[in-house]
Amino acid sequence: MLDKIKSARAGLRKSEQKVADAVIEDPDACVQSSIQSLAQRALVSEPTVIRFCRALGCVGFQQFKLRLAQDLASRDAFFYQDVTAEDSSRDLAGKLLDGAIASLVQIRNQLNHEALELAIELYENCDRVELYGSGGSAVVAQDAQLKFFRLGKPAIAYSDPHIQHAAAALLDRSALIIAISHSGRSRDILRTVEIARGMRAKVISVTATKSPLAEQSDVCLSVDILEDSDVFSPVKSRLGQMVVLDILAVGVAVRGGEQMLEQLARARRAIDFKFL
Amino acid sequence: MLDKIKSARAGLRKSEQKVADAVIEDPDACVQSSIQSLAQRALVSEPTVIRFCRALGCVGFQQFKLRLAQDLASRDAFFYQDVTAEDSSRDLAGKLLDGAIASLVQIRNQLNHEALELAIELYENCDRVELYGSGGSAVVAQDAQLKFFRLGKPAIAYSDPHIQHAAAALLDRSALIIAISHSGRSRDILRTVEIARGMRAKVISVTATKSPLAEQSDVCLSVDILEDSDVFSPVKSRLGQMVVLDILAVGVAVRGGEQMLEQLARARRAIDFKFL
DNA sequence: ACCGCAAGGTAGTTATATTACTTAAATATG
DNA sequence: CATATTTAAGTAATATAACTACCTTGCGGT
Repeated sequence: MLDKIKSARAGLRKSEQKVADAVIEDPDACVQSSIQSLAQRALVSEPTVIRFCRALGCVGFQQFKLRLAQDLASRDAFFYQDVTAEDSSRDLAGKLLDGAIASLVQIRNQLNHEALELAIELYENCDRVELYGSGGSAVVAQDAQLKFFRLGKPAIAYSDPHIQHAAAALLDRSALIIAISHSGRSRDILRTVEIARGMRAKVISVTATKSPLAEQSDVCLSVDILEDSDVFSPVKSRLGQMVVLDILAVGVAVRGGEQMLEQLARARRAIDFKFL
Repeated sequence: MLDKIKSARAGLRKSEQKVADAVIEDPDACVQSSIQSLAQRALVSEPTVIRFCRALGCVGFQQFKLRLAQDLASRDAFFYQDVTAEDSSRDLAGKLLDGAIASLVQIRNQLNHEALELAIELYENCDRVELYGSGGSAVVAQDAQLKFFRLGKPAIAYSDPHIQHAAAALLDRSALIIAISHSGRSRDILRTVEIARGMRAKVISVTATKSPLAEQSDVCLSVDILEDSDVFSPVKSRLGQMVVLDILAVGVAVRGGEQMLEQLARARRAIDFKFL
């Protein structure tokens, strides 16, 4: 809804734009106020507010307020809370799940679509894929390998840094590597990427924005999750990384058109019965 | 809010309970209707509706409606949609993320807290943990191993079914196994669990409710995610499994009290700089 | 300069929420 | 057991908010 207002703004009349600005400036206040106070704040008349609502496809001010309220609610429904020693297992489950959900919501709001497009193109122009991740990120790399190797090009994941170095030294310009790291500051992964780039391989990173790793890659799919408070390893960024890689893989598959999707679905069914 | 109404219902007066029932019966209709229509539907007078709102801590009907609307919005903000070949990469990312988020929300709403308590107890009473998962679930098992081996007892994950069989045959009553499977119907995992139970080991399963695997385990942490439409492997249930296992591990840690949490946090920081 | 049309405001109407008051019911008390 | 007292719930009145119809202003075209 808020996005809708922003994109519709240009097509509105002058006074209605004032209303739009007032709403955008403080949407929370807006849902609680009446037509009058909103009109005052926007320095327009009340009917103008109504016309503004109609322009956005609502029958009236009430409906507009309702929709906006729902929009705001879904924006920050799941907020992160620290786990404490006093928590019951019930509290704890709720907090951890809310935190995980919040992190995915954050990714949804921040995902760089241009980068995604570029990443898809890099895959399409490569001959083979290698996935590098260590520690917790090794799990993500392995998961992604399962997806990518079904897309028709060889895909392999390495978790040992030394093997990563060796593998990177054997790459060429037709290779694509996907480097996964939470912080984007691990020495090992940076060295690996350096070697790979030396061999003219393309690099997609799945890591934190503006980290050294992000800087050194052709495309960075950002996963910026604060994990100060995670008791263990950064589960949340791992979830985010997995989903982002899933999006990349599905994005590639969708470029292949309906028949590729169909083929993949069949492959999946075949595996399902046997393995899971 | 809806839960609040349900729990507050008993403490309300008779006619206010009628209102509560009307709201619970059709909350969606409620947010769109006026005081009048709601009063009619509940067969009470309009002031009674207001008194009901006040009893719930709202200043008036409007605020009540707003809060209810926001509650409903956050309930099903992220609904699942099929990916089609016509989707842009932007559409696709949104759909996949919404689906992933929706699946976590579902887990939050359905998580069995008694089972979680029992699972924590099983861990506390065991001497060592083995994690079994094949295919996609191998990734989850490996991820969970990283968490559990920091809790002070040996933890190991096996992904090869034959090795799982062999390992299970070497267990005893002090061992705990965590069996991970999307469907809970894989022959291999069922056979492994059968062997393990024969050796009197305890079994926690992370799988679909009422599946054969769930039936054969001491405790089942349910992860019921429909994945008919996932193009690839079941990412969503994998996310769910990972989060559920994280909850279990953190639950165990929290039982260890403040100092255990502190110790784990320190361990995490030490690893962070080196590995991620 | 005049006409026409669109934008935006004024004033009035209707609907809606809220208050004050009254009646009915239930419980306590002599 | 009848009467007082408190509480619950409805009626009627009022204030307020939302919406409609209409009117004025300003702009672009002939």
